[in-house]
Amino acid sequence: MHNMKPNTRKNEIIKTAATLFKDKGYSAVTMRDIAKAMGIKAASLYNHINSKQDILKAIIISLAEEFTLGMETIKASQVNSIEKLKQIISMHINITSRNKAGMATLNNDWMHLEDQLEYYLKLRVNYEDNLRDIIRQGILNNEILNDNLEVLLFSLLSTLRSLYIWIPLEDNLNEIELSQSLSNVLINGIKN
Amino acid sequence: MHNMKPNTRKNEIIKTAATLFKDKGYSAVTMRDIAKAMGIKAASLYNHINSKQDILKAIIISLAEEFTLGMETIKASQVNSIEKLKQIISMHINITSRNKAGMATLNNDWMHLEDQLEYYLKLRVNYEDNLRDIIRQGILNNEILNDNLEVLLFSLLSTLRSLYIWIPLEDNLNEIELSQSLSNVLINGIKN
DNA sequence: TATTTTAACTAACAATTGTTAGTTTCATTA
DNA sequence: TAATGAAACTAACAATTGTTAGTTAAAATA
Repeated sequence: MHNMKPNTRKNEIIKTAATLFKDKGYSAVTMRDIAKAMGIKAASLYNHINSKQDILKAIIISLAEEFTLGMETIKASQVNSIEKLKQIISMHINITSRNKAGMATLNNDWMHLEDQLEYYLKLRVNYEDNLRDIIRQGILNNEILNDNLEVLLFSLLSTLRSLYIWIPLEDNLNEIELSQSLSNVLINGIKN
Repeated sequence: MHNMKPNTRKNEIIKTAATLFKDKGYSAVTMRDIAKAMGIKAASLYNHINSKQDILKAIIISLAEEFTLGMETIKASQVNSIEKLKQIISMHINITSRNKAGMATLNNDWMHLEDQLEYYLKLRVNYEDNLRDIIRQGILNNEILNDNLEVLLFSLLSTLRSLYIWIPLEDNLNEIELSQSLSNVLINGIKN
């Protein structure tokens, strides 16, 4: 539940790159851009990383694996479906608030993965399948309305995946408050 | 409510470009990619368009203006706030289903607009302000729960903006059905 | 102290980029 | 028929791209 990376030069580069990727996207950011943001020359980056692609891989795969791990834990927990959904919402807020730039990169630049594209997609499909199963179980238990399952899944995932856009604006709202507010909206709807 | 573009060569290029932008993003798509997809050479594109940037502008600005126009109409309509929200959901589904590739480009590549970036951002802020006002009025009228307004707005907008990702998968579900399902989920929540 | 490691540098490369200039082909119009 | 316009082409450009090779300076280690 922490995943603190050591402060190596390599990790500083990855972090800097993620911030630039967030603003302009992977393809529009050059190695010279990253180097300039670090205050060094582009060639110097290669003392620490193997390629631009490796930076992208480092950003995306570690996050995807963190989500996968979190989902496995929640899946195994002995609570009802609504409670599981609340835990998932909470996990998304937690991971996203610690990795705003990385989440932007994961959401927008995953298709530029090369070697690891297949692996990433496997993790993503697996994650969606697990979430769908939780909702389906909730419907069977009469905890969740028997509406269109896919629409329900889509709506939930869309909001959670867009969190990186909004969380920076909500500094004043703390993580627990945000988690409760969001759970309320997503689970209870907005109608009075 | 239709916005049919004539079948000029220019519009064919814009449409082709939008499809490529959807898959790889504006920056990763070259003029040679677009030309190849059209079966011609890159230089030939310039008989019809002025620049790569002009293609992006044509895709994004026309869509942004279509949303702005739709919002003005709904804003002026004499129905309650929940009904207005339903109309907005319906508009998003309608515009998105007619412009899947364009909506991907609008969502992911707006930051690569140059001259028109400021104008686009103005339209977007204006749209969000109008939507916030509708929700606020709904709370005042006791139609909508007095939860955190920004969280509510965020959740709604996230789902609507992500529609382009999902609509292609839902061919079987028609527009009206999808609109009803989505309104149900967003307005009534998922809890039984 | 001698040696290795870390982290920067300069210079250059081959490929790719958006774009321009000038030309050709062919159908439509005057 | 002659002229015009639409839409393609070849060839080339200057700039930018990711990356490599080889070097240097300082810090850490033996």
